[in-house]
Amino acid sequence: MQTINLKTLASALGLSVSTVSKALQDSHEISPETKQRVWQLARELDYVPNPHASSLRRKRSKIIAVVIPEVADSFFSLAIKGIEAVAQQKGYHTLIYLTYESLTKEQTILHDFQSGRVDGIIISLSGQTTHIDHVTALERKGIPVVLFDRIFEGTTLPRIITNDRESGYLATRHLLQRQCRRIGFLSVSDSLSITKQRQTGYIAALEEATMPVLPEYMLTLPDERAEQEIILSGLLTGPDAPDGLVASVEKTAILTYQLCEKLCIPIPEQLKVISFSNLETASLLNPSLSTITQPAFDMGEAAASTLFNLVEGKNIRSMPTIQCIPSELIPRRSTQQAAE
Amino acid sequence: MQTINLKTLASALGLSVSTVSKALQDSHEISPETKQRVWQLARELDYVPNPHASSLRRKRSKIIAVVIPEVADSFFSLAIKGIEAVAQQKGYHTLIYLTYESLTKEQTILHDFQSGRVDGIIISLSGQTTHIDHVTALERKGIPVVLFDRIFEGTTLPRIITNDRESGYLATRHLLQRQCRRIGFLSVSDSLSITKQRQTGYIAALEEATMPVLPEYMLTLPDERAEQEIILSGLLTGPDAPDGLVASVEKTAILTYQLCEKLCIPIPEQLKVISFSNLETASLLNPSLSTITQPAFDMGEAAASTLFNLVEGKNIRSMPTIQCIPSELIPRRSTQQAAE
DNA sequence: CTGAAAGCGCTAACAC
DNA sequence: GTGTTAGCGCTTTCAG
Repeated sequence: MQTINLKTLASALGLSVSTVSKALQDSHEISPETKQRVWQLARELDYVPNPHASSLRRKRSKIIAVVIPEVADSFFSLAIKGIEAVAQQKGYHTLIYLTYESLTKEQTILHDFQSGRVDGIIISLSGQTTHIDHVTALERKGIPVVLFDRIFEGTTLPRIITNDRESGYLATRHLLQRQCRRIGFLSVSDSLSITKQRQTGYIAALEEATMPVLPEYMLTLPDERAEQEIILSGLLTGPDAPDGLVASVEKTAILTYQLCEKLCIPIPEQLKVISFSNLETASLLNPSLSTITQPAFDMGEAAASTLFNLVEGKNIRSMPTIQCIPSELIPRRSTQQAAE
Repeated sequence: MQTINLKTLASALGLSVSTVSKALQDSHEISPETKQRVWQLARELDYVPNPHASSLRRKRSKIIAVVIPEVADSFFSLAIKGIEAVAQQKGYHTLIYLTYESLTKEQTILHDFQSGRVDGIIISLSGQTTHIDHVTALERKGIPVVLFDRIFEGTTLPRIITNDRESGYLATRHLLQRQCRRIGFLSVSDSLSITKQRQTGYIAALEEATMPVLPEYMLTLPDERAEQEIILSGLLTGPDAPDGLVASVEKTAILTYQLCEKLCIPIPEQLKVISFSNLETASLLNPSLSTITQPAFDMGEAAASTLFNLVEGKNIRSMPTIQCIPSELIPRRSTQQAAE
């Protein structure tokens, strides 16, 4: 079974390859009749153009890359969905890459994109990433990059974020209003933009309430599950254990729930918890989890739309370099006060 | 800034393009000295080969496609992770496509693969898919396809599954042992292989216990959220409301929890629930959810490994055409009996 | 309106 | 060991 290409069509129709190519692209320089003939035969023979040849020639692949630290996380799953929806609708293909929070992996992956493999990149930085030379290198080569969620602060690259600082502030104030007096802050990497922003908001709220900001209440959990447990258990069972926690990442909230169950620390009576999270099951947890729900799908959509505008060279000037889509604070039982 | 390619390297070194090409591939016909020179300059100039050119020429792209109905689901997220892990390690790239349970989308997506865009495909079928002509068409063109989780029964294509029938049986027996006498079965599509298998197991368990198998207890929920609620509420509040439910898909369990809360149906006292699910938060739900936990990551890995063997033409004969990785039943509070 | 020709960057015979 | 050559399948000038 011989593969059918432009040449096959051309000779079958007694036309030249270039005419067929133009006809298939609905070029204005081809007569309506010819176009009809070409289209018909293409359909009959089920012609599917070879994208590698096209990419090579055009220097455009109609492929984008999505680089994220993790996929088994409700935020990133939803974001992918948003990205893929736009991509599919625009006729683009989506390559996906996981960094597992490793800067080295991130660099290796991005380096490959120097090759012209993709037309543009959407990336959420790894927890280890403290500089973005590997990202700007692509920009310098003319390959558009959009940062989303976990961005880099000192750059002019287009960024899609949510109101992290404000949300951190609101979450903390939410706990303060519910009489928490020793509020902790959990994160997984202190170099992450989202961690810094959320923590800044957390600190602002404490200071506004003239509460002390204690370093021992701000925990950055390591990668290792076993170590995480030790460190967080230490905080929760210590002499001055917190009575409130802001979990800046979903998985730290899950860990807290698991440990509280094991350690018999009742939520919300002894410890109130609020988390940045997109868990569909937040309202079904025991107790239901108060969340800062991020607009994950929308952020994915926005990132993709922005990228395609860049790729297709739409008037870039008119596009905001940074787009902020607000999160929503949803109070639930995990931060409820005992009825008086 | 001019893009650097084989020609650049060749002329800079006073070698021919083909020599440089061979050197970079560590061909045995090139002298060690030349290889050294080539590698060194390639590193200095940061040469990155153009994958489109290579794919065109070799008729091999080092890209695979993953086609799934949904990504915001713990099973598929984990499976992707397993697939991507193997792909990255093998030096392959992973395109991702979502069908949103639509057969038409699935067909469109697969049709494009006739082009040679990818070297192989891993697919979990949409809920609407009742024939796989679009899949076998690829096989006939020599493009390897591996089915996983939601497979098609009448085919010899390689398949990665879990023990669905047995798990359905065990889940149902689990409920029977906990004194449920009116056990319902929830699904999202009755043409899905996993639905059929799990339901077969469910029926087998009922028959073994000489219990009636009632069609009104076997619910296939539509796509629309609002309709889902009406139908499931109808069952839960009906005259002969079930006292046990087997949720064959994670999202039906979540819906059940949400409705039970709204309708004030206590779990497990009035209704016991067990679900096929990979929810990380299953143990934290209120009440904690008994699950049939599928080996999602392992299935992803197995699918990818199998595909790469096929792609790389390893002795296909020796590979099992169907691999079954067992699930695990984890009893939790949602199926607990009241203490006597 | 159609066709001839060149070439995207790389690989693989096949010479030398 | 190294170079020459001929494409992979497509797009795009440029002639006619």
